[in-house]
Parts: sequence; structure tokens; C-alpha cells
Amino acid sequence: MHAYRTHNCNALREDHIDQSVRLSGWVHRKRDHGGLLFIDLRDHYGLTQCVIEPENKNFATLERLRVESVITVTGKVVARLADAKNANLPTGDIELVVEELEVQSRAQELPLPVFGEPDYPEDIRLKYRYLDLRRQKLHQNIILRSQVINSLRNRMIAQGFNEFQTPILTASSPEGARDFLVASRLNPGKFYALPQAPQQFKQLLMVAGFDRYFQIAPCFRDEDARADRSPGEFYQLDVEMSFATQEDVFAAIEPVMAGVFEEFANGREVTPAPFPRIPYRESMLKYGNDKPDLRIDIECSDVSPFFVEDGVEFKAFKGIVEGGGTVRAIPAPKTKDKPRSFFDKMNGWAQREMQAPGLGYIRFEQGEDGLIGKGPIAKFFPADTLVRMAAHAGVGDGDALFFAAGKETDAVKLTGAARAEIGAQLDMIDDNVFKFCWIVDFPMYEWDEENKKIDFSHNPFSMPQGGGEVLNTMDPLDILAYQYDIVCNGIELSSGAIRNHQLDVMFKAFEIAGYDKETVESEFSGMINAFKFGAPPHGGIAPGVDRIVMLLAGAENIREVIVFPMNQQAQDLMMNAPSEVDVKQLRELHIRLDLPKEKK
RNA sequence: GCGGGUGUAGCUCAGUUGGUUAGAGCGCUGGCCUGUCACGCCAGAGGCCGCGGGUUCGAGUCCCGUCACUCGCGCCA
Repeated sequence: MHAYRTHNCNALREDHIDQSVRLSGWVHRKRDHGGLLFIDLRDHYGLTQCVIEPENKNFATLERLRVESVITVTGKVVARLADAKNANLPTGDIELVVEELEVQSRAQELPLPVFGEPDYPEDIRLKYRYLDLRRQKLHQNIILRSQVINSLRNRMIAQGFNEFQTPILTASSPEGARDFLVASRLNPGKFYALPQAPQQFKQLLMVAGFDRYFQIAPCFRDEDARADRSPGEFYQLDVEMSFATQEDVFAAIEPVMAGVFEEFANGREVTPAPFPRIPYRESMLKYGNDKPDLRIDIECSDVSPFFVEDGVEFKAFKGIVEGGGTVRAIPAPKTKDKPRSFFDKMNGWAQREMQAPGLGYIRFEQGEDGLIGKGPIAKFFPADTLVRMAAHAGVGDGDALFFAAGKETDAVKLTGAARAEIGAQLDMIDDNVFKFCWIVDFPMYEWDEENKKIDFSHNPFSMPQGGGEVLNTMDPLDILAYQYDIVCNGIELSSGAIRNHQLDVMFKAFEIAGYDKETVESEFSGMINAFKFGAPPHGGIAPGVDRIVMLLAGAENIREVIVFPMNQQAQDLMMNAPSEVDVKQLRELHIRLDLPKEKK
């Protein structure tokens, strides 16, 4: 007989009755009747009830053993009496009568209960992650993650993509997020950077002629965490393909995304490929951001012109529009029966959560002579203006409009957040639907208000729509790029682009953003040099694996789908990272600390 | 760096207008219990009310500061 087990804890059925078997696992739960002791034995596969009688020499040991101890039990499989069967367990028709017992590992009193999975503070869960991972929900999430990654791999390989590993210790790049740095012992004063993404490497693989590349790639960015953004590190399905147009990339990746979601949707509805395409500017106008949650059936609009019409007395917003600002309308459909407090709470939400001046509103009702507006600011508008504004914003009897006003960027931000908040408040979000879309036609450049200059709005290696010519002829802020995102349920799932493989166009593109040729040559030398020796047109995309799993798992938080995540402060509470290191280690790396004061 | 929320037993939470000795459930410890599967019953231990200051005759409760966790903003080519 095997030293540890003849079966796993989800294997035994009525067929096994009378067999002598051996099981190993964790003591999930004990039910001690004094004269009879039940043990639910758990492993990765399931639960089996074991029973031990007081005559057995091991009874006292087992009775005193704490839950989550690891044991090996040997005994006979017996049928349960009809009224003692447990229909909730696959193994519920039988039980194991314990004869031999071996205690493999005793458990102390637990800092975190495994059984029952009560809510527990996250810092304790993170510190004792291996206990948390024993819990069914988290255990399943991690298995789901494994299966999703396997499915992604298979789907990519089936399409002729090859997986390659790219370096983890690489060079810092001036663009993008903050880098994690690694000091070089052999090269004093110099540093490696962990890759924010294998961006340049995958392009170099195209130059190297590999045609179709993918990788489940670790990416490192030293940026602050969010609910859907793990601090420090995350994984992308990194993809690049040669001689590919934007349509080719879409055609390659859409079936992968739709396919993997359908595979694991478990009955939930998935947008079939091809996904709807929404131009960036349209998304900003209608949804207030570039990652719309299309489950919320609300489309916003620009109503600025109505606030400067003659006869409109609402001076606050009129002044904003006349000063170059904008007013966006966010419909709140079917809110006729909502109390005044609903509208007041939205206003309070905007002030509190968004630090906005407020959120005005007008409620619309069918009056005797047509649609009329109600609410605190309705009286400042002529009846006729209200009717036309309602028509423009697409609202009618029983609907309301909220207004976000201010500088365009602020108004848009508030619009997007308010749309999501209204969707949540009005219970418009269906948890059983995955709504996909592409956001396309991102602008190549944007105005950097902080540094008063034109900067790349996304990837500097993207190809402008119209090629090199438009860089000379168009206003840079009007130039669009072959740059695209996949969005699902308001979460940005991937970002990609057709790359700029022509050096002269690249130098010109960088010049517009204020980087001279010499800077580009030195900062991106690896890629620039490679492009001098024959670079194929190429493009790609990089879906975020953690976010895909998060959506499929129905998790609110990305830490629920990461085996060993860090907390919001980018600390690993289990491993105690980051930690101080020995002075000797620092000396080898030629590093001397210059710590901030006041740190006690 | 900034804003919101939370912080009372190991955990989840209650705690009236500021008023006697801060409670419950789960867990833990001990005892009883031969058919449970959220086993049941009895008893017990366990509290710097996050921390510091203030107001007050009196603070878990009010005020200020601070820390921790979390959500968001900034940031995230």
C-alpha cells in the first residue's frame, strides 16, 4: 500500500465499499460525539468523512488533534445508513472507518479559519496566504487562473504563435511608468530595470523574423495599486505579429478573448466576436472615459450650447461654458419615483468622492403642454430650451439629467464616474454579462498640461494613421494612431498598436514630442539599430491575464486571483518584502543609503 | 503626495443624549455526549475600545492629531 494514499479525498464511492484504503489530507472539521468522532478529511480534490470509534487506540489522539493538522488514515470503506448519507458531498454515500492513524503534521491554533470561510481582515489573509489558499473560493480562483492561462496558450499555439521568454533584467526606459531598478554588482553605478512589458523585445523578435510571438509575460511597474491593479507585478498575454494590419491583429485576438470567456463564462453571456468598435473620442463623449462599462445603458452628451442660450439664467454653468468649459449631461433613466434624497445623495457623492463642485440635475415630466423640467435649477431655463435639451440628451417623461460642468478634462472625468455611479445606484449592472468592445483611433499625441508640451498619449512606437506624411501636415493633436484597447465591463483588458517600423517616421514622431534624434538613438538603441537592418511592418496587443481571470472569477479585487499578492503599499506581508538588507550586500552593489529623515 | 471609508475580545459586530462592572455570536480552553456533516449541551478564559493629545466632574461615545487597512485621485508610454 502506498505510504500516503491509495485514493484522493474525492475518489471513494459505493463501488469501494469493503475495500481497505488509505487517505491523506487536512482535518477539515471534527464532530466529536464523545463515543464517536467524525472527521472530514480534505485535500485538493475534495472531502471524505472518516469515523473512528472509542475502542480504537488512536481515538484519543484524533480527538485532541486540532483542525488543519495533516494526517494519514487507513481503514475500510463502509456504506452509510440511508438516513446518514450526505447528498451534498460526492463521497457522501460512504465513509472511512479509521483503523490506523499517522499524524504527519500537527497544526497550531489557526490565525485564520479555513472552514466556513468567514470574512477576514485582508492583512491577516495576506500574512497567512497559504491558509487562505486552502479555502475553497480562493483555491478555485487560482485553479481557474491556471486553466485560463492554459486555454490562452493553447489558443495562441493553435494559431501558429510561438512562445518565447524575454529578459527580466533589462534596461530602464525613459517613457512610461516608474521602473523597478536592480543594482549591478559587476558594473558599479549602473542599474538594470525590470521590464514594464517586453515591448522592445517583442518588436525585436519580429525583426528577427519569428513572425508570430506570444508570451505569458511578467510585467513590472512601480505604480500605486488599484482594485484592478496589483502593485509591482502583473501578467500579460503579450502578442506581436509581422506583416499585420490592425484588422489582422483584431482577427487573431478576438477569437482568443471571446473563446476563453465563453469557455469559462459558466452560462454568463459573452459579446460574440467581432466586438463593437468605438472611436476614442466617441467613447469620451458618450461614456466619459476610454473604458466604458457597456452593461450600463446610459449615453452622455455635450449640452454646453443650451447653457449659453438667451433666456437661460443659470449663471454658474453659463460662466463655465463662456470661459471655455463644457457641460455634460448624464441621463438617469426612469427615476420618476426616486425621492429627492436620491438626487441629493448623487450631488454629495460628487463632492465627497470626486472632489467636484457638485452635480446639478433636472427631472423631466410630461406636462399638459409637453415635457417640463423640475428640480432646483429647472426654473433658470425657458420651457423651450428644456424640451430641446431633453431631446438632444435622449431623455423623456420620468427621466432625469445630471450635469457635470467644468474644464473639459474635469467634466469628462466626472461624467464617467457619475455614469458608473448612476448605473450602480439604479441597479443597471448585470453581473451575468461580459460586454466587450474595442476602443480604436486613440490620438497619437496629447497636450501635457503639467509640462506645457505635446507628448505621446500612449505608445510612442505606434504608427500614426496616414503614416509619416501626416506628421508633417496635420496638427499633432488631431493625428490618430493605430492604437487600440479591448474593454470588458468597464475594465481595460488590453492595449495594443500597429508599430512604427520606419526609422524616419519614428524620428519625426519623437521630434514632435520633443525628443531629438540623438536622444531617441541612445534611449532606444537596441530597437533603433535593429530597424536599420530590415524591419517588417508589425503590430500586437497585450491582454492583462490577471484582469481576465478577475472578471471570470467574478472577483471584486485583483488580489483574489493572484496566488501571493502584495498589499496596497506593495508589501508582501507573508515574505516580509521589501526588507532591509545587509550592509555587506549594499557594499557589493556600491550603494549607500540616503534615507528620508523623520523615519523612526 | 491628496481625498473618502473603516478601526470595540482571535474574528464578525452591538454598545442609547457623554454616566455604574463594555456585551452577543463564532472561534479557543475544560467537561458531557454513539450517527453527525454549520453536531448538540454545560462551564471558563479572553478587552490599552488602533495610538497620542484635548474638552468634561466623567469619553468607547465629542474635538484635534497620528497610525494601520482599504477604495478612489494623482500616477499607470
